[in-house]
Formats: sequence, structure tokens, C-alpha cells
Amino acid sequence: MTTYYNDSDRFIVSVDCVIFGLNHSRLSLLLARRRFEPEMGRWSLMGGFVRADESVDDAAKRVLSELTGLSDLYMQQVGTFGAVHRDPGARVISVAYCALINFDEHDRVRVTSHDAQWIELEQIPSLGFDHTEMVAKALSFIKQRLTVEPIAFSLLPKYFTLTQLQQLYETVLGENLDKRNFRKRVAENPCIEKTELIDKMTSRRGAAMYRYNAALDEGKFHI
Amino acid sequence: MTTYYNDSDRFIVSVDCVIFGLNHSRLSLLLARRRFEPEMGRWSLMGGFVRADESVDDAAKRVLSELTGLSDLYMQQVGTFGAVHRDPGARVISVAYCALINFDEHDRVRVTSHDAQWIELEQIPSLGFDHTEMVAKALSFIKQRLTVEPIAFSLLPKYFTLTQLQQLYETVLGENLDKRNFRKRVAENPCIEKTELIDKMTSRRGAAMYRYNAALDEGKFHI
DNA sequence: TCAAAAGTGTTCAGGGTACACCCATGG
DNA sequence: CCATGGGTGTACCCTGAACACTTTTGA
Repeated sequence: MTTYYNDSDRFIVSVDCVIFGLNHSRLSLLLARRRFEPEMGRWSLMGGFVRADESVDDAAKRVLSELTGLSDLYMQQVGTFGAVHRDPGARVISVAYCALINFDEHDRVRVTSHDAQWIELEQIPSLGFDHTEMVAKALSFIKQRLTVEPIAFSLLPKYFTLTQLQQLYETVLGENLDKRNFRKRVAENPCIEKTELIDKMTSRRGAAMYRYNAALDEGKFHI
Repeated sequence: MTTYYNDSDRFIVSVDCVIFGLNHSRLSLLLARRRFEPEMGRWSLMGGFVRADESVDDAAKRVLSELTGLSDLYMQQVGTFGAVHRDPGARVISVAYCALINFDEHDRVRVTSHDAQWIELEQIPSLGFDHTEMVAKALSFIKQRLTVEPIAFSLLPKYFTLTQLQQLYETVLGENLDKRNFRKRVAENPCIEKTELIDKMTSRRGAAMYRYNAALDEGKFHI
């Protein structure tokens, strides 16, 4: 593996994960307080270094599963950050990933043992390094895709009400939506199935619960 | 710079440029025949290694200006490729960039001295490494943005006719457009200015030449 | 005079938006 | 019986698509 390119500079490469979850219906990010220098004590994204025997994507999956216990998630690159002095500790080139997780299924013990915490989107503190920029990119990334790809369901529990779904769209898009129009568009997507289940938690009357069925997705998803 | 992270694995990081240009009204890519192993003799994108004293973005700009003599270009990351064995010569993590250049202004001498060549989009050969995937990503990248950001003008000469502009949209989008509807939409963008110049080259009657004026761009660009 | 490209408006349909009231139930 | 959230349909507007003929001029 060292036959060619011998004289090239080499770099530490890291991954940083922008992890979205719905904590009690509120869109939140999983952030950690750094326990090491540099930037010790500051809030930052969860990251890790790429290892010689794994792909960059695999490194991101590893970091995410160490922290949440989850695998097989919606995870996408949002950009690579390569400014010379972006990390005051060393030259590190970092690839940022956006992950959408089902809050109910994640492992809370791992989260607390990493000094990590769920923080609502509106209350994100200033982050170390260039992590604020990564969060902004990740957010605009999911905003763009939300209406055109079935990614909302990665954030919701298996069964959800249309009100929950609409609230999610409203927080991500940052605008209020008309209930009737929203439901009309939902009904046009065969992959969003109504089930017999009824949620009695949030209303006296009870709300029908829906489920995302990938098998019925015809690739024309649109809300 | 080596106080922290001492035990981390280090990687060669490269940039690969997907360079688009309009060669005689045909959308083309600048490709090079590799003169070194691995993959010697095969067509590939123009790339280079990131150096310790430059950002990743700067490395991409450097590679592009070495090959074309151009700087201050439209250049965007399209993705980072980090599979373990993507490069048979060594572990190399590569950041792919998409560049749009004004064909008339580039330095042809540099191109030929690098064994590079403009190749029409429809005639792209199979490329080494994962470069075919990079090209696909870059193409879908500009396809997405073309109608919503004024990037077409990076490919066109300073003065252009509406027919030229429409042909560019047609090749990138891969579909024929209605002339009257296209011109109607162009007219709604104040940043596309009609000038007094007339192009007598391509028609007997002569066609009005237009110019993109960034100062008049109100951020609502749409075609 | 003819070939070749430039230039120019109108009509129509479908999708998107705005909008308000009744229903079911637990307390 | 009332407060709370669930659920439903229509009218209008406007954007996007389809469509054909006249103009200019060099050869």
C-alpha cells in the first residue's frame, strides 16, 4: 500500500455527526461536552477519527453506533471541512455527516456516559471548531430533501399520527402548514399507510396512527 | 501542531476535479490520460494531493489553475470518497469538486502539456478509480442547481445569445425546452441583460447578445 | 427568392393555496 | 357540558405547458 505516493503529506481525517432526533416532539441535536483538549468543556458534535482499515462512511457509522447503539440509519455526507487551522490541536480534515434517528430506539445510557445531551434546535449553544457551520449545512440539507424524499419517517416512531408528522414538517421547514392541504398531500402518497391503531395519548377523541411502508413507495414521494 | 491526537492514523488526501466547459456549444469534460501508475494510460479526472499548508478547497483551486490557468471559478464540493481500496496504489481519501469554466478563457497549452483533453459528455470513456461516480454526482449536482442559481453563465462567454443559453439548459437537463416559454422566463430575471451587440455568426438575421449582470441579481434567479 | 435562425402572445388545464366547521371523547 | 385535538371539501387563482407564424438577411 505504500508503493506510490510516498512523498505526499498525510492527514488525520475525522468524521463529525450532526444527529437529529425528536425529543418529545421537539427537533433536537445530540451534542457532547468535550472532555479533552482542544476546546475542552465546550459543546461540540460527536466525532471520531477515521481508522486505516475502515472507509470514511464506516467511521461515521461506527461513531454513531458507539454513541446511540443504532445502526442502519439514514446517514448522508453534508460536506468536508478542510481549512488548515480549523482544529487548533492539529491539522484535521473532517467529513460532516447528517444522521436522522428514531429517538425512542436509541440507547440513553451510552449517551450519558459520553457526556452527551439532546438539545432543542432553538437552543443550540455556540459550538467549537466549525461545527456551527456543519449544523447549518445539515439542516439545510434535510430541509431540501424533506418534501421530496421519505426521510421524515427516520425521525418518527414506527407508528405516528398525522399531527406529529405535520409538526415535524413545520419545525424543519420553519413555517406553519395548512392542516387540510397537508393531509391531502399525505393521502396522495401510497407509502403512508393508515393503520387500525389509535393514539389516545394526545387527544380525547383519539387520532389514527399511520406507518411508512417502504414497499409501497413508488419513488414519487412528495409532500 | 502535534500536541494532541498523536496516535491517530494518517491519510493521503486528494482532490479530483470534474471540469465542465462548453467546447463549440457542446458540454464537455476535461479529462487526462494518467501518465503514472496506478491506472496508467487510463482516462481519469484531474487530481492532486492536498498539501500540509493549504486547505482542501485551496488544493482544488490549485489543481484547476495548474491545468487551465484559471482562478476565481465556480467550484463546489460534490462529495468525499473514502472507500478503503478505492485507489489500488495506496489508501487515499479523495474530495471531488465540480468546476464550471469559460472555455474561451482557458489555457490550451497547459491542457495539452498535461495530456488532458476535452471530451463531450456523451462520449466519456470508462474512467479509473471511482471517477465515473464522481462525474455522475457532479452532473446531478449542476442539474439540480441550474434552474435555481445563475451558474450557467460560468460556462458561457461574457456575451451570449438566448439560443446558446437555451441549448446549454437543454443539454444539462437532457430535455428539449419550448423556445417561447424559455424566453419568457429569461425575461423575468433582471440579471440577464440584453446588450446592443448582435451576433452575426450563427444566423443571417443576427441574434441579440445578452450578458449576466451579477449586480442586478436579486437572489430570486429562476429559469 | 429562399433557406435558416430570431423573435413574439395567447389559451387552457391542473395544482396549489386559502379558508371554517363538525366530531368524538375524557374529565 | 365543555374543552381539546381530530377530521373533512370547495372555490379560486395563478403558474406552467402547449402551440405557429412573421421577420430579417446573406447567399
